[in-house]
Amino acid sequence: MPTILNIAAPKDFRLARDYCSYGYFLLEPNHWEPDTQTVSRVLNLESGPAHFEIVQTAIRPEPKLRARFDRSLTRPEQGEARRKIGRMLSLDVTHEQIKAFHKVDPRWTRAAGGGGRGRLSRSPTLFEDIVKTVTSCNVAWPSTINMNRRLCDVLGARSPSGKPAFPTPAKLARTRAGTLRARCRVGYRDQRLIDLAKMYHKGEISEAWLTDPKTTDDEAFKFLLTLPGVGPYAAGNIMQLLGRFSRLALDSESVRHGKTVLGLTGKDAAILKRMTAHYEPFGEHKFRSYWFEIWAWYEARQGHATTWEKKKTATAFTAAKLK
DNA sequence: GGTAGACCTGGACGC
DNA sequence: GCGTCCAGGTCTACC
Repeated sequence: MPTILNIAAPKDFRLARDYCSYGYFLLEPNHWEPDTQTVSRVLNLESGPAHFEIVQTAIRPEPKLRARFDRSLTRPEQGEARRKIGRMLSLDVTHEQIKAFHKVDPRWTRAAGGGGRGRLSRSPTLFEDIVKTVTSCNVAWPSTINMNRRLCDVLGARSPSGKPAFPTPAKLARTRAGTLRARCRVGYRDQRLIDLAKMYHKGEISEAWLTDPKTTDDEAFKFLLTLPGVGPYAAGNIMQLLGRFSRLALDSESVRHGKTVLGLTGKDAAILKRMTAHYEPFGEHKFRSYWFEIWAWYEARQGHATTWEKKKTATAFTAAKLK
């Protein structure tokens, strides 16, 4: 009998607002159904992949979520699924932590969905977040969508209902570079992705160490810069996906934001330097402040993120359309 | 330490 | 429809 998990969430959690909060929610194998407000995807679990759909069943007195799987999960798998869904939805981020952010930046206290903005969605595993970040570097958004779709289609194991998972580190580690390039269209990233997968598979990338409060932000950032395919932008982005928001992830989109929203002028390098100074007052929350400004700008042009359809964003979020 | 050029893909543009 | 140009972040070689 298919497993159903009931999952408690922090009291300010709203599935639609908090899941549709970062671009990766539009990348395979993630899926958001605007009409039914349902999150779905395949999880890699101990005995193999399982597809699930998750909805919010209650807001008060306490938010509740219900996840329905396409197969029966063992008891250990149920724990694993809870952990991975918790990571995806940032359920470990408490109401108190969100309030601390709003104290520094009150603009997001009353965002759509009630309770205010603060959580950013991410992947069930750090490995998937790193790969998604590397596939977002040096390409336009449609290419990132395609690379992730092909990685799942070509290398992802299938759930009982036939849907593909994200490739596991083990699978990606033993894939040939030529296959990645020809069938997944990852270009020159082929060997870098394989090297990342090997490192992760061997335990050389430790999420426990990277998220340990005893590890400083500087130490974590410095380590991330040593990873293949990871430079200053990618490292900054992976930092926020680890729950460390004290760094910005500056790229060409940041320059666009600096010009169009903050009204900065001058050469790109100068704009980025001024942006770094601009967000400094937000301290350990600066990525959140920066990101929600960008997200609000997207929503002002494209409608609320909860209404976005995956296919349409491939054409709506090209550089030309965002000018 | 700073910088130029290569890397690869796909959208935009001109014909 | 086809060919060409260009944007995008990281890496390496070089000064």
